[in-house]
Amino acid sequence: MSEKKKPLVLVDGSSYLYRAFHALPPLTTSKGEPTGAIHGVLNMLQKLIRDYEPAHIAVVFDAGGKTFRDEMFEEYKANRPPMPDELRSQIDPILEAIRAMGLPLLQTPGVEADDVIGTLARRADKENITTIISTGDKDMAQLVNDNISLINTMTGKSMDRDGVKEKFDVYPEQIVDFLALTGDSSDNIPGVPKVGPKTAAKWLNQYETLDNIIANADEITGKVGESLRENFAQLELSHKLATIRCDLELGQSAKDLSPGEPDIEGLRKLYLRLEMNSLLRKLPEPQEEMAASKPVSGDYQTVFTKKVFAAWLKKLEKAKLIAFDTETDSLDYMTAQIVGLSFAVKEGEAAYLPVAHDYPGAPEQLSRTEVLAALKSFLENPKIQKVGHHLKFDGHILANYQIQLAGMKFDTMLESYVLNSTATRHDMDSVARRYLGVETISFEDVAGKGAKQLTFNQVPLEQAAPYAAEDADITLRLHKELWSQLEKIPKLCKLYTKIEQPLVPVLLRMERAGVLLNADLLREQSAEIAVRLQELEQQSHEVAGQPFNLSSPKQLQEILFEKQKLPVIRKTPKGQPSTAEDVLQELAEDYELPRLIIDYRGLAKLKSTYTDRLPEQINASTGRVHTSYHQAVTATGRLSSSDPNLQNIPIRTAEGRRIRQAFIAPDGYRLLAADYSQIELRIMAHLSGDESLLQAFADELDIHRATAAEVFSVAPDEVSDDQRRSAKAINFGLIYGMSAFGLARQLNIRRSEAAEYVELYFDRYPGVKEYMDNTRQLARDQGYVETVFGRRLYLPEINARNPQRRQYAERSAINAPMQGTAADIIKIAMVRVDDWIQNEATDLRLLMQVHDELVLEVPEARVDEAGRKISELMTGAASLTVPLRVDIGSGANWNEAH
DNA sequence: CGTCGGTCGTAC
DNA sequence: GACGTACGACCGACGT
Repeated sequence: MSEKKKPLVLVDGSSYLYRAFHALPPLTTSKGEPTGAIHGVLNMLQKLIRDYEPAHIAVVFDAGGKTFRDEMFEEYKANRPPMPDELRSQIDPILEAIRAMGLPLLQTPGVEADDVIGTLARRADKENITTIISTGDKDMAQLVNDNISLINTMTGKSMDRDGVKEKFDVYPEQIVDFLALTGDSSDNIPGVPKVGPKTAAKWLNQYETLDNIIANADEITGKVGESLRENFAQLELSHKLATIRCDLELGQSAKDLSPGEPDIEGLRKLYLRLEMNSLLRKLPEPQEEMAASKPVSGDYQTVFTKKVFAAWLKKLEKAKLIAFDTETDSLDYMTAQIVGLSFAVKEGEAAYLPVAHDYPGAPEQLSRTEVLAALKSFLENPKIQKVGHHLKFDGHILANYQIQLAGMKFDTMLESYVLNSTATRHDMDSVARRYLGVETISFEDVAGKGAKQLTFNQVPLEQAAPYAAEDADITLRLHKELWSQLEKIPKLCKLYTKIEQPLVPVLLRMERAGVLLNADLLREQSAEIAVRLQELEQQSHEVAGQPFNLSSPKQLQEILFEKQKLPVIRKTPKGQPSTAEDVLQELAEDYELPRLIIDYRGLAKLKSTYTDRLPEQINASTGRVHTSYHQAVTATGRLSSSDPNLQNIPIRTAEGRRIRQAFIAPDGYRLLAADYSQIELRIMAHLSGDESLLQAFADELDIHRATAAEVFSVAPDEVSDDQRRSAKAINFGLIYGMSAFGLARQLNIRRSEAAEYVELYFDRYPGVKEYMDNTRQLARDQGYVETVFGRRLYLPEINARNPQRRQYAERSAINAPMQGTAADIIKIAMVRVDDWIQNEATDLRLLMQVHDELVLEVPEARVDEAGRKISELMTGAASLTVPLRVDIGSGANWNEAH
């Protein structure tokens, strides 16, 4: 929309005030302050601004007090009951919010909001500015013309000239006459008794104007005719009262009514006070970097002597809850060494215990061995409750010194994550800034960055000690704040206590266990791939007629689309011709080079990411690879894995599966893979309650086949491979909140055809359709969606004006409950399986989690027994309205286990 | 020489 | 542009 076309929007605030008050349920704050009308008016305003993006806007309210109409007619609005107190009390907050939103607010004494709006609209009309009047009041129809239209924001209906005719059966310029005839009981405008809208319209269509009707009143027969002739006197007054004045002497014109900058902090305070959480969430987050924050202050001690250490040890043993943190010389949890430990037992009071700072002039410190020996029983005591930030890391570090950290009761990183998984970062500095408004000392502040970054043992104690002690202190303070917030949301509290926190030691054990790799096999594969890559490169250069870098999308674009003039199938978001796989696939039908590039890319990826890299990541002392599982990264509740990422090891192609052959079990063991079958679709069935879908799972049908049979109306055993493939794409698409376009692209069919499939699907599974619609609406209303276990995903952009952002949020709203519930379930399963292993099967080990799959190392002799038990533990992790199913496989390597 | 955005590709 | 969630390799522009 060009700037010129952006309209002037005039809002009849008084009209909405009443309508919102009467239409909405009597909402109140927890203290009982009524807020229904406030909600209504503010939501309506936001919608209006979103929909019309007005260049100019004014919100107009009656000023209160007598108006010229009262002077004219004593009885004006005399029928109207006085304003209820519950409404009156809501006016000031509304006005305050409108001002804080930066919207021009007009209240002119002596006239009504209608007259102000009429005057402004007519002035804009003269300048040929399009005006939209937002009102629920039908009187305003008299203002409509080619430039002026009405919108009822509560019902969403808009009305132009034709709309007025349709609704009243008269044109806008006849509306005043119409109102004069019919009267208005709410304003107590008399009108002509016995004349209603039908009669008024009939006469106006016959005689055009009221004057003409009066002039020809003799022609009108019957009782109504009599009534008309008796009320000529009334009519003049009624006409005047119904006329909106458009000639006020106002200071403003359209051009003066530009929205200003909103006062975000003012709005935040207001919304907070009124407990308007959905509006609160729509406010932009305060810029973390800009947050006016203060440095931390506290009483921190550095411990150098046995005597002081002994005193602290006593303090620790007495305390109810201890915050602690370890400082190390590396982030590689398997090899990192302890440099120091810090503790806090009450806010503002913390100690740093350096044990291995090593730089010229470093003071003498207590011995690491002695300190750890003294702390061992305390750290291993499960009854002594500890809080930390990312305790899994500290657990690893202590495990490097044969200390099994216990009593990991609270983790502020996970508390922050459970409270709001969409906050991008959950590192301590960010969380402290967000929840405490304090600026902590960052690692870079003390250790520097880039090439000259020191390891922590090289950091002088003058800087290291305050940094380290502050970490423990802040952890304690953060926990207090985060926990009080969690306690307000019982479901999240339970999610934290029953799922996330118990998972920490499970992940710790999995990471420490690591996975055995056949490095020789991977190196052989690398060498083999290298040869084939060279061949492909040479062939490509020949076909292209010149050498170029096959790994450079930029050079590829030049060669393919400029030199070779191949057709551009699709463009990247930045407008460049795309060289993505499916594009090349299409080009490969007619040309040779794209095929070579596809093959090259596939092999190059396998080599660089997997066959080259994995052997390098084997830990020298254990001979295994130890991934990191991240518990506070994804928006939906899934885990992620890195260094190396074991959750994206290839499986789809034969070439890729060879890499899985390198994931092996040690002698006497087998790898056992247990994966949930169709877990997300089962969850969709559960959440939607769709009967056909529930039945299909209850009958243990092949779900894609069953879907195909429904959608294509054929018997299940007559479903073709192609139909099953389509159904599978639809099923996956549904989970991802797909559009017909996406499905069309996936299946390489016309969009119209894809749309037909989707429509057919929703016909057959109406419960699913209903669930999707309800979920989107719920997200809009409450600003978040949740999983079966109450995990929340906030979607601040669900009401965004930008359609791309909004649609993205809508797709997340669809996807998150399914993906997130699946994540919850497998986490519960992991805790159950680990519990069983710790208590009854200590010769088994959980090694990997790949979203719907667990991989374990199991003694050869116990594979079958273990498979049955694990299946039972996994299927019993949740009870949904559909059964969960687990497929078990085992073998000498991961590929065989599938 | 390091950082960072863009693009691509792997998994579920 | 258009199907959700991740991690990571590579290129190439940009800043030191």
